[in-house]
Amino acid sequence: MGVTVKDVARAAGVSTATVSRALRGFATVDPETRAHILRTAERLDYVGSPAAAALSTGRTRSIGIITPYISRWSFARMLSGIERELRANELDVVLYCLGDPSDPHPAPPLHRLRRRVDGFIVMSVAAESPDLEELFKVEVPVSLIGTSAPGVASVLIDDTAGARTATEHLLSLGHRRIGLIYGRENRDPLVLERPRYLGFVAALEEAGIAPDPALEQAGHFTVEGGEEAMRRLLDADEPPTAVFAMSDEMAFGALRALRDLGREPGLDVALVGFDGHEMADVFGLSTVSQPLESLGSQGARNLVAELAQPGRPREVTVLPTELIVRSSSVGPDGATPRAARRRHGPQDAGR
Amino acid sequence: MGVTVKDVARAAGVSTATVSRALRGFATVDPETRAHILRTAERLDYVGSPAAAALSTGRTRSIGIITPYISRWSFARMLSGIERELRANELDVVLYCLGDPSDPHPAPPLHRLRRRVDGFIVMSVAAESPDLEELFKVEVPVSLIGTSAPGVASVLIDDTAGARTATEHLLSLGHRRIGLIYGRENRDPLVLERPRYLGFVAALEEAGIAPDPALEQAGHFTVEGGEEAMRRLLDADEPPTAVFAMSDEMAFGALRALRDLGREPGLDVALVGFDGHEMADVFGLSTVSQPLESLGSQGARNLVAELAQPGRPREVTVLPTELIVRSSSVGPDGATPRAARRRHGPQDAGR
DNA sequence: TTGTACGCGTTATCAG
DNA sequence: CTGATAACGCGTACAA
Repeated sequence: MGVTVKDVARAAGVSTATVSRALRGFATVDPETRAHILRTAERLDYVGSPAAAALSTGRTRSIGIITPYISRWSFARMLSGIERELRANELDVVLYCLGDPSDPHPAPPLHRLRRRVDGFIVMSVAAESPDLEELFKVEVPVSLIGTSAPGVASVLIDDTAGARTATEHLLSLGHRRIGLIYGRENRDPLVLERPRYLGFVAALEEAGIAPDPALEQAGHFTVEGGEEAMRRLLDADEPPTAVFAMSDEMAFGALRALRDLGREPGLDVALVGFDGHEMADVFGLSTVSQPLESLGSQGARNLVAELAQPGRPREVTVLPTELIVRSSSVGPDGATPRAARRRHGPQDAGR
Repeated sequence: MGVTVKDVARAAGVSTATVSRALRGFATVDPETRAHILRTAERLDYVGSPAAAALSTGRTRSIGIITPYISRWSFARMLSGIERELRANELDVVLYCLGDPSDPHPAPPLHRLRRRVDGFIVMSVAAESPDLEELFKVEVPVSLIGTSAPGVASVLIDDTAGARTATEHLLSLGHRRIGLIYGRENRDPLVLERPRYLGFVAALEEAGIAPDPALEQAGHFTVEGGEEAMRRLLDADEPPTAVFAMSDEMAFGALRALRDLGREPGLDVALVGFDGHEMADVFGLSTVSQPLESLGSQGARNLVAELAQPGRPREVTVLPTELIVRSSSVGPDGATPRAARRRHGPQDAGR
């Protein structure tokens, strides 16, 4: 179909072995010969066949990305970071989208994919998930983002600490009835839900407040879901005076519910989201911001390192989150200045 | 490294050729032998090598996606639609992100990629772009989304009609000074900018209004950019009473500028965006909505069809847009009901 | 219906 | 430093 090493070898008057060596920059090739071969290859417009190379070496120079979502804001941002980093390392990106973990879906054909890629980057999928069952059976480089598992490289944020900080912020404003908008019904929650829930509860209990199931509503990580959750919360006999939403997208929906009901965010009901969505500022939404691109690129770097040096010690990196206080929690004229920020990094993650 | 056809053949007591035929469901295999082979393969946990198959057949069963962005909302949505459709056809997705066309960047190594995939889906990149130069030199199946080129399958919306409809809507509300927030400086604009601009100007001129360069500001397709553009517009000697923004993300920024300046959207300044962003409703933003997932999946289907039947007539599909009127253009108590909608599909695209 | 044997384009080994 | 040659794992004429 195309021009092959053989053609280049013939045209350059050398063997295919030498062509291969020259093209891959081996030091054991006479500089003059190499130059000649390079020119010949260029002239013939030679392009190597990745399939043949893969068959011969066993390496594909591409990486599989396993993710539950592509278009959710936070996932798209992480994907972007991953793609940039892998491309910089001349690795191709093979995308595999699982779909919502709570929805019924066929298990991903990881055995098939496994032969297509040199390693996997897995985003926010619990290591114990049946989706990944096959993955850990085989010997294959894996880098985790947003989760961790024993003996596997991973990069994540301290979800528990982030949620705790958000809740403590609401408590410090004097709120005692604090509602929660979480994601999915409990069946098979996204991996980030549990730690965020634990942080929320821990902050409450430290303040001597018992968690109240009536104040917890599912928002399905969508704008609409968040809106409905907020309506249900406000419909209660004793509605909360403050709400923590596990994602900014749900918090946006909650804001809409507040607006439609004529309540002023930060005055009538305080609200804090999670993610650091680029539009949170537009809404004046307080949020726990996380470094999404960095999560992606660091996760990619972990895999690249593992590929270069298999069996090296696996790193677990915890990236810092940051509470950004805006008018949705302190009101337009809140005593806390708009720019008030409290950092929450790995250094005090254990608090 | 792994178990191969040879192993299966030996274990099943047949030849590798028969194994290959059985595994791929050829009719010319005795049902009993096939069942036996399938069981043996299952038992040995056999997985075919895509590299070997690709080398042998010349087909890779994967598709390259060329896109300027991953995490911009509209692109992420289209990507999602593409991925779902390709996966349903058992094609793998290889993602290649170009980066902003206006920023300096190296040309994509399409010659290299070309051997990795069976075809390309190109999103919102002008066919004349130097980035694609190599692509059209080679004989390779291509499906375009958001652009079109002679003799190439493509799916897009009528950007001109969409922009015209938005502008006509503002004109019909009585506005005469209408501002524009476009994307990038003119050097190497995104492919969608030109037709949207033409639609904007056409509507103005039909109403007897000459376009005023002072009323056109770049917003770089970001929230921040949109905010700054709106500030510049309002700083003018004769500020516009209405503004059309080429993307919802820029419109959100514009809304923030209005809020910060104490102007009421829809009352003081009317605003219409473009995309149908999921958060437009939260903001009460009027917008020209486009079916992003459908653009993606239809683009994927076009490529699949081309792969199945090379040289078949290439389709150009124009999907409808829809003007959704909200309070940002008619005010909170606008005469136009909130749900007012006007469709703008292929049928009246020429209007 | 099944088996034999060759080709796909590289890389790696080993001898020169 | 270079060349011949054997893998790599699968698909497929062709023969049986």
